[in-house]
Amino acid sequence: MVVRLADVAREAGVSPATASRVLNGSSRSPAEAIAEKVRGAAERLGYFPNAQAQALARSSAGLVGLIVHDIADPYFSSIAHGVQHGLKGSGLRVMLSSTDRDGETEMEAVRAFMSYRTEGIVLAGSRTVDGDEHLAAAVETYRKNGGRVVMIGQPLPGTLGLRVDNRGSAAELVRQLVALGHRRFVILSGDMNLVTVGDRHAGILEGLAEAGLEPLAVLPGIFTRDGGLEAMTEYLESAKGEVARGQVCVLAANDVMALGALTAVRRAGLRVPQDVAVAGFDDIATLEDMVPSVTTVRLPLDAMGEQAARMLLGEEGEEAIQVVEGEPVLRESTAFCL
Amino acid sequence: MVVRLADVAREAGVSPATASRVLNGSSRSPAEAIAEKVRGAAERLGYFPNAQAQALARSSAGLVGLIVHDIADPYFSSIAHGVQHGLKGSGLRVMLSSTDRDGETEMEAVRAFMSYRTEGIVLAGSRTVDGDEHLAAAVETYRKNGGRVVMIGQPLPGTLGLRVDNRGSAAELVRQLVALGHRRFVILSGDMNLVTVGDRHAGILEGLAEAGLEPLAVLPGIFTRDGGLEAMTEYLESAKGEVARGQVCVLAANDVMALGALTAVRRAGLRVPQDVAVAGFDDIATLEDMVPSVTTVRLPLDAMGEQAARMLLGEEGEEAIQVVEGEPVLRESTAFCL
DNA sequence: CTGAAAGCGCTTACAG
DNA sequence: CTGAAAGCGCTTACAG
Repeated sequence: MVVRLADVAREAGVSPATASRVLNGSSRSPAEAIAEKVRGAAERLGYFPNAQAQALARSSAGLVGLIVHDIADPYFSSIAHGVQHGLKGSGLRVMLSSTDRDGETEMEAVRAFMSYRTEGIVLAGSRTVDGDEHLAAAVETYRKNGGRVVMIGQPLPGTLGLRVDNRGSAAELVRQLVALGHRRFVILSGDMNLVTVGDRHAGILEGLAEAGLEPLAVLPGIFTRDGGLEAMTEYLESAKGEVARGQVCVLAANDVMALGALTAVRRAGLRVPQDVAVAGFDDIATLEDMVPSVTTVRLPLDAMGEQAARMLLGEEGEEAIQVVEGEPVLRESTAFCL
Repeated sequence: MVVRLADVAREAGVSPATASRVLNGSSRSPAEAIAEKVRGAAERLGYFPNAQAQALARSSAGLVGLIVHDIADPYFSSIAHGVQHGLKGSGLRVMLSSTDRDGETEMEAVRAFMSYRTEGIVLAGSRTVDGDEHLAAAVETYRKNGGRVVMIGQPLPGTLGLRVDNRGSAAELVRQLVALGHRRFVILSGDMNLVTVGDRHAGILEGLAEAGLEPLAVLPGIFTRDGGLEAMTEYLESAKGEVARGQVCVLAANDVMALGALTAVRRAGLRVPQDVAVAGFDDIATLEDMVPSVTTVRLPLDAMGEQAARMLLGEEGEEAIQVVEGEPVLRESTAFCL
């Protein structure tokens, strides 16, 4: 029912080998007269090469895998956009897996990408403090079978990737906020099992320590908008006195948590930034349209995705790991108010 | 170098056929004793089935294609998340193409998905008024070759899909705003070549006409945040008198344009909603954290993606086309002020 | 229940 | 330059 190369060859009166060379081969191209006949036949019959058969014959599938924690999260969708863009023109197609932060699903994705003989995998999203041995093993197997792995966040040993300097960037953010006059900080942490969260946390503490400060409170939370909302709501309930004593500056583990926190502050009838200042991390797209605009640490997410793609293609020189520095962007949400 | 089924069979002392039946086959399972040996051998050797070879032999690749205009746009990333979720457990993997709204890239994606023998394609994003013949032809070819096509937005004839009632929903939004007291509307349109934009526009006009109203102005623009920002900035420049005369209500073609418009209004030193009220369309995630919160028409994006996936799997009954009604959500940004 | 063999649709040395 | 043939790694009727 589907048109095969053999059909095209017969229609054009040539061998399958010749048809293959005209249509999909690269180097030795047959005589133009014949080539024309083949192309005509392919066109007439509506021929589409079977990529699976090609992959099998060439032992190369023309596929790359992309694994993200949550494609609906602007952090990851920006990276995905960059990856897609960086792959443009390479002839490679992307297989996507959005894992909802489930380790088992992530492993399944690696296994599937292994089965599909993808040329490489871009793996975006924080590693966990404890449970990565299985992933590391799967990645290792994948690499041994010739696949390239590019990780965004914290590259595992032996892989290529972009290491985000979460700790240093967080410390720098704190330095700038301290320079502004802030002294009373509250840390709104995400799941401390995520390395990213731990690093940002450590950086904040480091920045505070440099100024001889300690946080007023450390709020655990989930790494989502709702997580930020809940943790902040709870804090504002239980620490009314603290907040009444003067402006507090909340440092959220990422932007979506910061957005949740902002809403919590407002629902509590408090003002941003006069009563509670808020800063996030990542610089997701909608942040600049917020009122007040929200302080954050800018990560060039789209460019990071694009660079990851280039690393996968082997276009990035010899550096196996590149470090990405976040850039603090101070906006209205952390204006210092006496 | 890579372990093949034949290697596993030899190691286990059985035929490849038997190994295949144990590892990947479904119905006739060999004796447990043998099965165990095969599984053990596979484990020891680190066997991963070659999905391409399986696809070729089974003539079924276990793949579905997902085409979106821009994966970084929250509208599409939410849909993508839903699709991914809806496919969970089906054993199908998704190939992603984010086309940046380029018709040629979209076509390429359809062709590639045809070559990869995907079982079906989910195609999200507005059709254009004129230039869809090529896409329609490609989709038709794909369908003739046995592929299922599910479209989100405006399904093409013969395809499955979700038709968003942009016109009806926009009209309903206007009715509710008129009921609130608004009379002075400005339409912030996107690219009128997009069917979605045209439909929303028509719905707005319809709603206005019912109240005997006409828009003060119709602003063309690009279907992005920056498009909204620019168009609105320009309008506020050129129509100072109009705005000074009393509250104006801006109806944007989608939420990201509305966000851009909001920022333009503020940069012009005007207040939302007192001077300029703003409404969007879609209800993307960050909208509810805005201050003031932003009026919009809610589309259940995640659920739509999930439903599209189910339609692709054939789990959705006989309705080829389902209509999605948007639900107006009135929030602070369109409070009526005398 | 198990295996030998053909076949899935291409590509690519190898001859001619 | 062109073609016959083997091979890519599986699956699956068909025999036994």
